[in-house]
Amino acid sequence: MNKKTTRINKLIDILKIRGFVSIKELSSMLNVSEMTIRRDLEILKNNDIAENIYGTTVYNPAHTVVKNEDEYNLLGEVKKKNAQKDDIGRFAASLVDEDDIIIIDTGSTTERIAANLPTDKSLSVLCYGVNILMELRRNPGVKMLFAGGFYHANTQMFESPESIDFIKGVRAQKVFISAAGVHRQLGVTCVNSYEVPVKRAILQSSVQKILVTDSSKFDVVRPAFFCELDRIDIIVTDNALGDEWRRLIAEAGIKLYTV
Amino acid sequence: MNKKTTRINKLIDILKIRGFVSIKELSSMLNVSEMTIRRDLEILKNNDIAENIYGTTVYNPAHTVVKNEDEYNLLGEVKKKNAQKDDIGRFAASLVDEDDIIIIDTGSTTERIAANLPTDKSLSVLCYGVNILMELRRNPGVKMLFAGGFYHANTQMFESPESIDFIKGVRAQKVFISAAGVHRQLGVTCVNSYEVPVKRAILQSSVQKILVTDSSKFDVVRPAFFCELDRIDIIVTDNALGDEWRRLIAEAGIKLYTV
DNA sequence: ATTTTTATGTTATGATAATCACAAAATGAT
DNA sequence: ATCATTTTGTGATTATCATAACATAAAAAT
Repeated sequence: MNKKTTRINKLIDILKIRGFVSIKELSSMLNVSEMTIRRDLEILKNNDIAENIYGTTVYNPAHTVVKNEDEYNLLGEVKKKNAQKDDIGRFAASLVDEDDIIIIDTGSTTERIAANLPTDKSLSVLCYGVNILMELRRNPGVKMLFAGGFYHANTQMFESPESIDFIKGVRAQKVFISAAGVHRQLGVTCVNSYEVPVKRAILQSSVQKILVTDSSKFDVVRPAFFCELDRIDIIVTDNALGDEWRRLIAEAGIKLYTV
Repeated sequence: MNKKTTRINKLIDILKIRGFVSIKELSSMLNVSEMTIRRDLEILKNNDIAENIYGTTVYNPAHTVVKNEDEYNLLGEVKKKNAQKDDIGRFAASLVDEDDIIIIDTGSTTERIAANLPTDKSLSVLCYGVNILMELRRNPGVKMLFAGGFYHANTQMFESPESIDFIKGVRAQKVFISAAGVHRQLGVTCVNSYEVPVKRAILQSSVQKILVTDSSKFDVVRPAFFCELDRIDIIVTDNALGDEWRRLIAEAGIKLYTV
């Protein structure tokens, strides 16, 4: 992975959280010259992620570029997949009803759910990811519940045994769960083992289990198994999903939405 | 109605819509000098409605100040107190050592501790306030622990029974605790009863108990009692503290720092 | 291994913004 | 109306930012 990409990713993360940051600060945070930051921001500007006004850089909360497999790739042309994730997120968000209690898992796609949540509805949302929390804070209609613990930088989530207890004490209409792999025999998987108890707890606490993931995750197996496919009620993914999967999903009695 | 109040209300409305505006533009829109706008923004800043970085003013979508009776009324003497709070926060932050594990309570003063924490030291920090979390995330040397739960907008904190368990499982060198009232006979108090179990838990989990509060809170009694004064090891406050309190604190064997 | 391309840092220069002190104007109370 | 207080404006000073041109370093390609 090249240095520039890594830096730009950090830059976006910082902007997402803070909303607006001065170039000077970004420069010292990322240990590069201000000139480099300016050049990076030029790229973000072209991708509609941030706007640079005299003195400060402002993050655009409505941006459609989505993190893909742990990293943004703005230099290549993988923007298509990012648009897909935003579409998936927007659609999933539309499944939410007035006064719903929902749980939002970690991940880049689920982040787009949080960002696209209706602002005119009264909602309760449980989450444990910092990126999700930041998106939710923009939404005045949301009553927030947050499961804390120890911070894991790679997934931007908090987690602890007490958190699991907290989640188990919550009841929700819908859970939006993410996955790094979906396999016919081997079930639904994620990357880190610490995610497993959390994912199992949120599945247990919700009436409707909605899996949100782009089509590239199908047929993929990841190290940490957290549930069988048939526990899922609804899948939201993009329309690049193959026919055999569509049949398989229908046979399993799962409602499928492709966007 | 006051001219100034009207202008500030218009200003907030403009910011709400645009998100970020330059002072120059605001000045011409409202037909007053830039200096006046700057002074108005000083007030908004103290009320967490907007932040002014070199060049532009950014609206804070998560601001907690609510319009009442059709307009904002922000004209207190918040300004003076704010500088004091930052001084207290900066001093308290200087008490932190390399590799310390610290707990930071909610509050505007404790937020200033988080903001002034050294960036060159490796630290672990436990908190449960969103404002504190935002400040900590700027600091790359900080390992974060977060106690979640249900969100309380008035204190910007999360809280739940499972959180208390989580806190009880943590051990720290220092806790920085805030208070809304400190009274000779009636002890240390806060406003909301839900804060009490949290405050008691963080006191229990720390070696050193450091009370940070401005001098206006002394002789004040608030509804929710959480500990006797003599449980405190160190008090950090401003130098407006009266002589009888200095004597009292000394007699109680508490180390006092006034800034 | 050498060339070419790309990425980053440095410097200088002009533009813009922030700050301060003081003056002017508006407001409010007696 | 008069005086005190608050609010606003002005200009000079200082600090910060943007841009471009150039130099250097690192990667990629041949």
